[in-house]
Amino acid sequence: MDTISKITDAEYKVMRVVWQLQEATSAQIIQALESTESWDPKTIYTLISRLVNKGALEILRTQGRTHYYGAVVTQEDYRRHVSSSLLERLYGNSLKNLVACFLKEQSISQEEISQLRRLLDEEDSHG
Amino acid sequence: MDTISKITDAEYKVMRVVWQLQEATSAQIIQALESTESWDPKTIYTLISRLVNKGALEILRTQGRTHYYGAVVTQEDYRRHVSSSLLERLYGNSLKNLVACFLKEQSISQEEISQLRRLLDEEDSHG
DNA sequence: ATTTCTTTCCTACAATTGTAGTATAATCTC
DNA sequence: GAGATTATACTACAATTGTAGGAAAGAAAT
Repeated sequence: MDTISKITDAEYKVMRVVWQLQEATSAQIIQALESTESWDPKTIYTLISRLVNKGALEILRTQGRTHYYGAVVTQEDYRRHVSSSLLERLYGNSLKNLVACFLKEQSISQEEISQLRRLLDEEDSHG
Repeated sequence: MDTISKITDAEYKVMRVVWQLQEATSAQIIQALESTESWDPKTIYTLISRLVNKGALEILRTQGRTHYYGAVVTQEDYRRHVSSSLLERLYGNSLKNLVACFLKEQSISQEEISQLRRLLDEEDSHG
């Protein structure tokens, strides 16, 4: 619940790796982040450890001295939580207002607009 | 530019008041926040002062010892910035994915869906 | 004019966050 | 099995953030 709102930006990048791999050792996480972040492995150990303390990750099992970590918080839950609070904070809970904001600034392609319409049409017909 | 990403949660609440009032003295800001936040006036002075330092607010003029503050960053810019970075971070820049997420969890009313469709129809026809 | 109130400016301080160093102890290499 | 490596646990430390206290100086009240 409140675990989610306590995941910081840096920690989120670790979570993303675990979500993708389903379960991961710190070595795997370090390797996965190598290309995108220039973090010292020690930094990543710290982030993992904080995530375990916060209850966002858990140790699934241990082989020798190596832990296998798994996500407690799902990516869906995380997205939902973060998106909802943005919607509330900035748009008075109106998804329409958010979409309108993107439309107005033309940062969205015609293609994307069509896709969105199709999505809503579907939802409307058998939602 | 980067001013925006440095506005914190607490500071945002101050910005909202200034956006609404167009220009405001600290006394007005304090009064406006009285009902929703239980902040010591000193705290609000600090937030205002930090916002001025960050370049998010400016002193428009001074009457006696009282400053009149105005927003440098517009609410539109702020919304756009925050929304865009969420979209990028969580949804690979796909607005469709974000909307899909809200639809899936049913946190959005039928009414809202219809409004959204109308919005997109308009955009499609003469956008 | 003296006291009081208020607005600023500056300082403070604990918690969180990004970023890592140390110590320890378990494994792998030879 | 002794040394090199490495995963973990614990500690560190500066910057940011939430939250406010104190000093100074102008304005308002009497």
